[in-house]
Amino acid sequence: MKLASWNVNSLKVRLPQLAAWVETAQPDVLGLQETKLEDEKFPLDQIRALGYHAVFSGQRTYNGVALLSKSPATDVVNELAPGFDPQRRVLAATVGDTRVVNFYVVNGQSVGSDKFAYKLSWLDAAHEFLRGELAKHPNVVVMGDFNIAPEDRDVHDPDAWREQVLCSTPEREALTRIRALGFHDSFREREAEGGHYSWWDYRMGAFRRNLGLRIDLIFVSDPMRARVKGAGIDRAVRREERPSDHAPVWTELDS
DNA sequence: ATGGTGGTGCGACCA
Repeated sequence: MKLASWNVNSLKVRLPQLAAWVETAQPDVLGLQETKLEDEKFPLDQIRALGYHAVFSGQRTYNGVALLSKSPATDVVNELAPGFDPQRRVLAATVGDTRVVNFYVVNGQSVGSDKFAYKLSWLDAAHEFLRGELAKHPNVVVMGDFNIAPEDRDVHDPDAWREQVLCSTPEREALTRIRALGFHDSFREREAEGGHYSWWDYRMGAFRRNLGLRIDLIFVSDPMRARVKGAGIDRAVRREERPSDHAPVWTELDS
């Protein structure tokens, strides 16, 4: 089973690239973030034509998540807790014997800002949400744009990013608490080296210079850990014309 | 020089 996550930064703009990538990559499950589309405008016909079912939770201009899957998704949930957050950042659903959680984690703008406080409280709520998911399902995958680089080896210039947003200690500790529930970074099950990134700023020729961060992550729960047989980042997609600022990340599981 | 790019949607805002 192949699982993938991609922050598309506007599904409307990226639909042709999505179609091309899905055609070759053929993920069984694909979590999208920053679709930036109201549900009435979700391109369901085009997604179905690619051979996928889709569930989605969108809003205008900002945020928005979707979950594409070759087999249908059931028991769909689109918030961390009832009424917790009007922003559409969460989609959880069951696909086969796997509970899939797709997150678009709050960016946080800058350490100490109001948005940063919102990010930390959002991550607390995500922690509680995932505790509940694990209580109900043994096989849980948590994927998405976490807007956190877990470790210095996920950062092109750790000293420049030291205690900056996306890399700060409070964010990393929040992620560590989530991981301590019993999740494993599937990419790190297969690759120990640094220099692998999933996001590059549009500005300053960051992609060309490989000034990136690995902030798009796929976690698997304890019972799934030994099944991780491959993981990667399709950075070629970032090289295309009019790309998202994120590349798709994927994990392959046995059976 | 707090610059630079891109998406949304037409002026900021968010990332």
